Amino acid sequence: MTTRRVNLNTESADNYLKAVFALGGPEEERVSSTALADRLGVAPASVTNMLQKLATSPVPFVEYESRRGVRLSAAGRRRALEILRHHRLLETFLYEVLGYPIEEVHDEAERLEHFISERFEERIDAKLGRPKFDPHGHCIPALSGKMSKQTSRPLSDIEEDGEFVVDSISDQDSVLLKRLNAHGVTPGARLHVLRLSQEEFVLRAGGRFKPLQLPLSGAGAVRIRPND
Amino acid sequence: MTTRRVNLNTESADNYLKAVFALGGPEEERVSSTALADRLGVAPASVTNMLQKLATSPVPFVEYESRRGVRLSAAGRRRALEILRHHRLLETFLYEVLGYPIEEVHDEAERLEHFISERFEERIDAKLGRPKFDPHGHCIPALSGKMSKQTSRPLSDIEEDGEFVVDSISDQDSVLLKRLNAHGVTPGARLHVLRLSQEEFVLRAGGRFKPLQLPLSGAGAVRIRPND
DNA sequence: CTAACTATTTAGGCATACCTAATTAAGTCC
DNA sequence: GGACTTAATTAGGTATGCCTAAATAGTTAG
Repeated sequence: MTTRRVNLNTESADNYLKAVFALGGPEEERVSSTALADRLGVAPASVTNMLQKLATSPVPFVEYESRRGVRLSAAGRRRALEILRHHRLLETFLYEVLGYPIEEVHDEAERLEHFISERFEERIDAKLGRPKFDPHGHCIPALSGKMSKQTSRPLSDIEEDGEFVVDSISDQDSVLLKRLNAHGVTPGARLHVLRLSQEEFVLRAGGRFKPLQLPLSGAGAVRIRPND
Repeated sequence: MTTRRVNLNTESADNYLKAVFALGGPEEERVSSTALADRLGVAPASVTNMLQKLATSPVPFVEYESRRGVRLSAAGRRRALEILRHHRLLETFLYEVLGYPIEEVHDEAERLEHFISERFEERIDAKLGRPKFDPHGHCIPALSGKMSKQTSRPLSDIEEDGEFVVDSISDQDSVLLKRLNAHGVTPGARLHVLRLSQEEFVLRAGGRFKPLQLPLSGAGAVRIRPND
């Protein structure tokens, strides 16, 4: 009985690999099925199923031990970074070249990232002047797959008031993103941070912007680095 | 027994509608299952199956009588033109903005046309200055779905030698397209046409281009109009 | 140490969009 | 007008990627 050869160059497989990459964090820790199911909006059983395929393909995309979570193999990591590169180049392109509002780039890039060719990738990269960061401040993986380490930390970690520089902003919540943008909270902006309470922050991005009160959940979406 | 509600906003359905539109011609004649199967590269049985779905959906996309062929309904025509608009705007965009070689725009556009949003469509249209023609000389349908009639005729129809202007070139065969391009056979170019024989043509696009000998099949890909 | 809880996997289904093989309808040829 | 031929349809099957429900493993609590 030969195992049937399955095609894993699919949008769906891409999304699983992206999710494992995102949830594994910089340490590439093992990720649980439930966490993946949550993030992908599918049933846990569907996750198990896909992980088994990804793990047993001729070139495995994940290392997977039953009930012990998954992490990416070298091939899986390569693929995840390629898609991430597509995503971030597309976001930059939509923002810079097509004048998209910042809060709309994510969804469009999320769809298109699976379908653009290498030529398309190369052409927009060239057109944009080989950018290193997308409009949310996230680093764009190089073609080689190399990606620089993050030295920033989440705003939600800040205990003491102070001045910081906005490093990056999550693109997951477009409503929040729009609000942050309207208050001048954009990558590179200088930020006065007041920790009102355990649950509440106040941000000020300078004279021309109104201060913004932000709950802890929102503060998790903003990453900052020291002022100088 | 209620008929199951099926979702027909799929890439596959799009492709069937496009094919019916293309094969139906300007007169929107009925198209046979076999012709569709050929063009789409699927088995005739698959065509029958999809046509039945397209015909019986709450808003039908085709008029279909068993064994008598199909044509588009108003809704189907609208959809086909929308996709065609996407396709041709994308081709123009890839060519003008991203500097694609002419023979590569088709395949990329063919993939992306199904996934771009209305915003994307609007932004590239604006960026390009609301173009009326794509780089192959094909007219881009307006947002309203209106499309001007073709007054050109295929080069293969020409019996007598003469001077003509290139109207448009089919984007179906990229190898041919590249060759035509290399010999200066591009939309708007002035063309000396010699009919060597029933099967062979010779084209000359002016001093700086070498003459090109073309078989009847290749001549079918070029549409021309009178010189002045 | 066993009961209970929770995470995960297995088993069995469904929809989409294909396929092949078998059947039926329609058109043509004496 | 019956026999052929060809086009088109029906019937039944496959792979993908999802689902729910049931079973199982691992973990925690008394």
